[in-house]
Amino acid sequence: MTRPTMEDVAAAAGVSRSLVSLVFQDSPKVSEASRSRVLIEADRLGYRPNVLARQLASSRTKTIGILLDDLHNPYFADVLDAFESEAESAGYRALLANGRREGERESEALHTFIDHRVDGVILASPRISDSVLTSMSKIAPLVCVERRVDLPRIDVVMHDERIGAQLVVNHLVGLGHRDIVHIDGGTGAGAAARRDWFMASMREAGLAASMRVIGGEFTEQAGREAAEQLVRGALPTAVYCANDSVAAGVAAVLQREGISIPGDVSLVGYDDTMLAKLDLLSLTSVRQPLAEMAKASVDLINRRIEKPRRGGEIVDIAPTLITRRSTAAPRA
Amino acid sequence: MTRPTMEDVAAAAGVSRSLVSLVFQDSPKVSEASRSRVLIEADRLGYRPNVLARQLASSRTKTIGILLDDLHNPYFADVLDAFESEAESAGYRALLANGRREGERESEALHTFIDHRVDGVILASPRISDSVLTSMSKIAPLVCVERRVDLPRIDVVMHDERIGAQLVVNHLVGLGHRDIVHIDGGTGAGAAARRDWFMASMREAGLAASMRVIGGEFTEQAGREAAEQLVRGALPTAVYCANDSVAAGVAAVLQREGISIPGDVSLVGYDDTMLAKLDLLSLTSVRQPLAEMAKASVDLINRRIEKPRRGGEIVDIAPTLITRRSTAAPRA
DNA sequence: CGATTAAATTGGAGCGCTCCAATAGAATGC
DNA sequence: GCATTCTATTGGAGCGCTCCAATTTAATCG
Repeated sequence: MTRPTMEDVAAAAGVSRSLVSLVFQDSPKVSEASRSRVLIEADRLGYRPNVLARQLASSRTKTIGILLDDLHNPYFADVLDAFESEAESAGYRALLANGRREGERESEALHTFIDHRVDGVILASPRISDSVLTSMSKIAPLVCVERRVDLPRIDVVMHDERIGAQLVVNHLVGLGHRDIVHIDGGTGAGAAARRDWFMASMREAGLAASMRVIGGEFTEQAGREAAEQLVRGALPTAVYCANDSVAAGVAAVLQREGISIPGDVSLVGYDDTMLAKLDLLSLTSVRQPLAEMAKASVDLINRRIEKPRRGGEIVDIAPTLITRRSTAAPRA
Repeated sequence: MTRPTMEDVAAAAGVSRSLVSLVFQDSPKVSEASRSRVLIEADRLGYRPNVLARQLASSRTKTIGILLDDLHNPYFADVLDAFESEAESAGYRALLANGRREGERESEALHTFIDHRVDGVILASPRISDSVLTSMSKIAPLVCVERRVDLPRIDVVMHDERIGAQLVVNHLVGLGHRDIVHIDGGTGAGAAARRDWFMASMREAGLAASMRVIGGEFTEQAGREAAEQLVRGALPTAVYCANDSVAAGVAAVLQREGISIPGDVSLVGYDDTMLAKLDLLSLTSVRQPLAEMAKASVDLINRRIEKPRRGGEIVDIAPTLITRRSTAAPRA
């Protein structure tokens, strides 16, 4: 399993190692003749450049690390898609890591990235402590996605929670709903903003009196528990959930109780994950503009590579509402 | 952003670079005094070994590549969990890649791994062509999971489809079902085996006459289409789906038609993904023994590193059935 | 206490590449 | 036709580490 090196290719093509190197860097100052000769020999020998050696010698690795909080959450699969393809089209390779919802593991994964000398790291909804973030930001460009940190050299990309809340409230109010409950994400990342903007939007719509918030978490389980509470008390005409998993939990309980969606209760989720698209649920949900968020993130990394001491920036991007069968006019 | 090297640590601790190297390799032949002095200085300087350089110099990278077919399928999140933690406990770092259900992308990702000189690659349900597989197997140890390839130096880890089918059929027959339909996975990986063993198990149970198979695919959409067909014709008492996504599609249609699960029809899925666990679905499903499959895979890689020219092995591991609320005795 | 062995430490070569200064060769100008 | 400017190519140093043989130091023994 020993593999050919540049030296071997050079020998086969009758040129120097340096020339082979230039060919593989797509240098313009190589004659057509040499280039094709080198490429042919490389192909014949099955040569592929050793990325390790290349990176060691050149210091830029052209690799971005993408750290995801939880690959079990279908939302992160969408996040990954968007960010991976953006990184690729910007000429980077993407390395992935799975934080498994623990700050500790995340910080380990971040170290792995740093050890591999990635050119930058994108952290999706990270739970890492600010202190780790700060110290790492001195070593490599860091972009936090969907977590608003306020640290000197770290850039942040968010979707606009305010617009998300307005879209949901306006949609429901437009359908005629007044009695709307929000099941929140508890202490999870972004939960507070989602809740606060819901309340602000309700107030704006003149519904301050009839708005309700139930404490929850970003899980299906939490959705079920909140729903149990709702069916035992005064049933609202619409439920707006902190994310799609919560909505799935609510739907399960409502179905069991024979309460129809959207006949009796309209249901709204957040993130527009695979769950929302399930025909069984067909859930109206807020979609984050992941493609644009990805573009912004990669862009911020590029700019920080250029200018490492630039202050931290915050980019906000507007989400959209995807309406499906789970919302309709309130029951008579 | 320039970082300290071994040389810097050595200078600070007043020893040679080689000694520092030994310390970071946990070599037993370093005195306690030197070891702690080096570690203290390294810490003070914020030194972390450059993995690139280390790997280049030592040829073994202690890294395994894990190639997943489709991160949108929740099954692969489970696969990832199992394999990642197994790799880690065997002393490997795990690098991930996302094939996005295209053989072309997969083969690119495989190349990326190879370029990074991983010690081995685990391919989960890969779609890569045999020829790419063969040529790559000459460069690095490859293990295919859930795809039965018959190539000279490639090992295969499967779960035992035969047992899976028997578990399902025995469970349903035990509940009293005779009229059982299988919605298959069409041309998807493993679909044929799943179908064939279903038929064999039915025959074994003496139900050859009443068994039915509907052609499908491994998607929710396919499940819906198959279900439409079922509700328009003779409704069976139990439906056994090629995977959980298909079952979700079936459930959506049955619910819309007012057909109760499990009151009117029992439903069984495969893979025991997050979908099966959703309370809304609470689906009886076959769980693959991912932890053991992971262990076997890493083991095969280790053994092939030792003995590269060994013949390809096939390991089969028994699955289990997780029963939930979607199955019950047939309707009267 | 000098010789022998074991333990701890070191310098140097080399992993496969990039990058730069230097050179060779071809083309241009006057 | 010779200096001048490009263009194409090359050798060598060096990226940060590991590994090995060689050396130094400490421990053991007759």
